[in-house]
Amino acid sequence: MKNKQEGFVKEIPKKSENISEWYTSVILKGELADYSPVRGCMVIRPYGYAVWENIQDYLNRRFKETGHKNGYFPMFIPESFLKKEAEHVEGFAPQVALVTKGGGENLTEPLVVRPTSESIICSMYAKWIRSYRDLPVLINQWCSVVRWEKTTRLFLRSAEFLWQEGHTVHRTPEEAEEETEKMLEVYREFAEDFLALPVLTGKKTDGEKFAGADHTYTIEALMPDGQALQSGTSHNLGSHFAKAFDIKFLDKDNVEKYPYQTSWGVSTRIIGAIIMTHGDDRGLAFPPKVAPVQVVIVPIFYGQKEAVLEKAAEIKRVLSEKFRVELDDRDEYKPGWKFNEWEMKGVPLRLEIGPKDIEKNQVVASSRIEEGKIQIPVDNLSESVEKLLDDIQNKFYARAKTFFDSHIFEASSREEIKEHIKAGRKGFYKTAWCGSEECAEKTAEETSTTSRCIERRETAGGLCAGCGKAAYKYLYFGRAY
RNA sequence: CGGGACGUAGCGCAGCUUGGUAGCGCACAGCGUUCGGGACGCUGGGGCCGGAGGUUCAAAUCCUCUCGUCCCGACCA
Repeated sequence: MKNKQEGFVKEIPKKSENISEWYTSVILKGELADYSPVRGCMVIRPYGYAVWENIQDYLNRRFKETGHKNGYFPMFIPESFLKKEAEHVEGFAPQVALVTKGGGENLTEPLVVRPTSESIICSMYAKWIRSYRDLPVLINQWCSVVRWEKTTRLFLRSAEFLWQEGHTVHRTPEEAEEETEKMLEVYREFAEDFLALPVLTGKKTDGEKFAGADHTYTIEALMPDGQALQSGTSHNLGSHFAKAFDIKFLDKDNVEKYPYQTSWGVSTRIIGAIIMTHGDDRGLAFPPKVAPVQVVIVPIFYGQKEAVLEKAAEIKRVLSEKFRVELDDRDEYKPGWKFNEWEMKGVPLRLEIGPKDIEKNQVVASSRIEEGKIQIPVDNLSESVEKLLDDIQNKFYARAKTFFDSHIFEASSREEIKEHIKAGRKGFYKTAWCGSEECAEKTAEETSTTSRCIERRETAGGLCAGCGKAAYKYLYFGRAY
């Protein structure tokens, strides 16, 4: 038998040799997305959109479990709205697209295409909220937003991207903080359990927080080239927006007060993280839970086309009750070709069925993450497949976690960070930190990194890697996408 | 936004230096034989050479501009 390694889909660069080219190539060849005629915008093709739909299904379930409802707010925002919160406009103004004409006439006030929806949502909340009895407000929306990015990359950074943004309003700061942390935890579980992506969780330094937030929590994934990828954020907005948009409520004590808000979001960027983390030289590789196709059945005819197809169709029918299944009955390709094709497309589990298998009442199974094939009986196939997929999901996570853990480097000084970088040790640099914003910024600047997140756990009393004063938290640095 | 590279058939490329009938491989269509890790034979279709100007009897080829993509850096989810 031919060595498995030789049979790769042609024309995919090696991931290990040039991850950027590999990344673009697997997305295009895997038919996840394509470039659009508009600079910086991407077209998400059905196979890629299926990934997003799976993400939506999972997150919608989790959001609803935690009491949220979906709504929808317009994509056009009066320019003046963005300007109401000082930090907010400063953060987003350089990136906005502006509509100045409509119906052939100049608009009296230009409209911003939303880069994020805090401002328009707050303007509505101001209308809806009167009493503490109206709180909390827990609304999420699925939409696209536009940020005029200078350089773009498929999924990771595009001028328009899809996301969800939750916007909540609370009576007390404690409640808002609880919500912010709760949603961060939802995101962490989403990344780790659903997408098999290990992440750091923690708080952003003030320099890195959301424009207009009191503070921001983040999940930070690590890409195979050692670069960090901010993959989801949960912001505690305090009362900044409430004050800017005049959202007030009458509390139990008959005193008018400003409420406390949060917002949190995950975008299609995270699909980029899935691709980079799990893919390999053979192409895409999806963890079963998020895979557009979980099981592909490849029939092997050997002169018994009808009998084999009939059995394969029956197996598909049974498995389709629980799984996303594809039966590749195309005549024009040989099995070997199909194997490579579906591996390139990242399907986690393949079942082969031929005349010999029918005789033995079995199928041959092959996992995307391990070499070798196993035979499994057709009886109770659904249960066997479920176990296999669970096992594959765990192996995806374990593999990613091993990489992740081995790329967190401790550094007790700026020099040590530089030494790590110089020695080619790319990843997260874990430092003890005094808590000073200035100190963090200086470390970032000197080492050409950015601060990624502050671990919530306290240090055991070390010294700050920046200034040498007493440290109280751990701060991670890294290079980011 | 800087620095580099590249736009020729759906994809990957050659042709450009030295201007003169637009090519190769894969893919695609038809027929037949094949099918447990990318099968083969025969026949066939497909291009304003990214776009706009210019030079020339003549431009894929030379010149100018422009648009787009990729890679490497600075900013962002």
